[in-house]
Amino acid sequence: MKAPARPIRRATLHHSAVEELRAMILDGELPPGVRVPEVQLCEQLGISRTPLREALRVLSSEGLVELRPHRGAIVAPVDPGEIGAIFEVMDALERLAGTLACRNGSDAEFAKLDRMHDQLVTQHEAGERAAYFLTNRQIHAQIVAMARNPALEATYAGFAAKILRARSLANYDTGRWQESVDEHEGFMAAFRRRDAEEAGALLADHSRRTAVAVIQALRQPPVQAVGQEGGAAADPTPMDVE
Amino acid sequence: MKAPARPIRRATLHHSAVEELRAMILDGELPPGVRVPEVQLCEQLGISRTPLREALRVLSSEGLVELRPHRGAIVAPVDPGEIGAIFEVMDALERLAGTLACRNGSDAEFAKLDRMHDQLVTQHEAGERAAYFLTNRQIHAQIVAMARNPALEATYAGFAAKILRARSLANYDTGRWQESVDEHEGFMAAFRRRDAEEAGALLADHSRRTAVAVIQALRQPPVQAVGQEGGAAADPTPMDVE
DNA sequence: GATTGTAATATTGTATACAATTTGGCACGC
DNA sequence: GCGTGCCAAATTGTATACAATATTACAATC
Repeated sequence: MKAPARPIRRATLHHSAVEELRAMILDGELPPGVRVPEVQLCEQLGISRTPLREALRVLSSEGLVELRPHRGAIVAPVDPGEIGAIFEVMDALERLAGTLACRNGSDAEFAKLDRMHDQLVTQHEAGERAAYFLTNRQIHAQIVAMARNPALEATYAGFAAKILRARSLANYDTGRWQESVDEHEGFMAAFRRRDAEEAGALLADHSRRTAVAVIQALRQPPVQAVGQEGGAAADPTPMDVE
Repeated sequence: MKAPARPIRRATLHHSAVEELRAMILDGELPPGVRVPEVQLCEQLGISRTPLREALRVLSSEGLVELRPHRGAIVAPVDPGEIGAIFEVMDALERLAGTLACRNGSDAEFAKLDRMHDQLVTQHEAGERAAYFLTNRQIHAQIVAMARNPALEATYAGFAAKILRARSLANYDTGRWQESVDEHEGFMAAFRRRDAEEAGALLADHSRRTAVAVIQALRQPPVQAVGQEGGAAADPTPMDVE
């Protein structure tokens, strides 16, 4: 008699706090570098300091916040050099995911992947960048899920979160959009052939090219929205594609 | 004026507790599946429940303990299937480490690696398994360090810890020892040629073969040391090599 | 005027007290 | 005899109170 896969798991406060804070950090609501006073967050989340502190410890071990003894916690800054390192690992994870997905994915999953890709292309043609971005993430998540490897899935999620945060800071070169779609076409073709090696290689290459674009965008710091309203940017949100 | 790289960082209790508990888990002092009553650990470590609980949350996010709401924490069990998944990722990390080490390692580091390898061979010939095992870990850590990638280093450490724990439970096939040394000779030759691709490939292969041996050893559960003291095992600690 | 030492304040680190939930046992009924 | 429901004990989850440390402002001195 094995334990049920999903024990009901009513949420505890610190668990909810982790998810809430993580979302706030990834959404940019808590930008990198800002101090995170405990009491202020406590009343904001409506909880006491104890569960909040437990949540901060978890986020620290995930690398999203930095704990400085007796000096308070800050949202972890995004270092371009570190992002480069993260992408180097991400490339390897993408390759592994692609290879394993070919080996372990079901036909139904491959069909679903195809549909998602069609949707991606449609959204690209329609210029719906926000929707495209979401679909793109879902596609990569689907590939990772098809790999049937929980360890990979968890590790991938951690890196994807950090990359997502870095992107949200960068003014992304929209010129890469078309290029990125082409790369998607490429590895999708490999997937349809169930060519594990090729799919992995193309996914890794896709990740590497994304890295170059993101890092380049990071070097040109985003227009400080505060204080200079000159250009009337066509798109208010710093958008990025992969 | 940038902040100093190493602000003194006097230890806090929960930080010390994390390291202490992690060591206890990895050393097998806290075997998988055992419950971890908070109060008992508190008096054992001489701290209060608050920092201990913060430490448990961190270890949970590392995957070394499982938190069951209102039911207490247990040391995470070692599931052979999960170990297989972990090794799949580990293979990719080893490959990446080997490739990057070739590209980024200094000549001094390569020389040091050579010396460590000589020591490894000597210890193998002398049959000093414990010393061999330690040197082996140091070699792999050195390779990862030469990759110059903090993200890889952190991720690698996490996986290595879980693998180490799995090994400590398994009766390892000593027949693999010679084979493992041969594989070390192989990737060392590639390192001496600075052949990044080959070194990475051989390291990944080495990891994969280790995985097979470890998983096979896990299937044959270890002799329960308690209750049967028959064989007077030549080596008290379940030894393993890679 | 600048700098250094000191003290006050604010924030974090830790301990303890209280509330909520689970679990085991026991009695009651079927 | 077996199952169900309830109660009690123990353990975890949370909140609050206290202690320790860092930061800031101010003042005294050079």
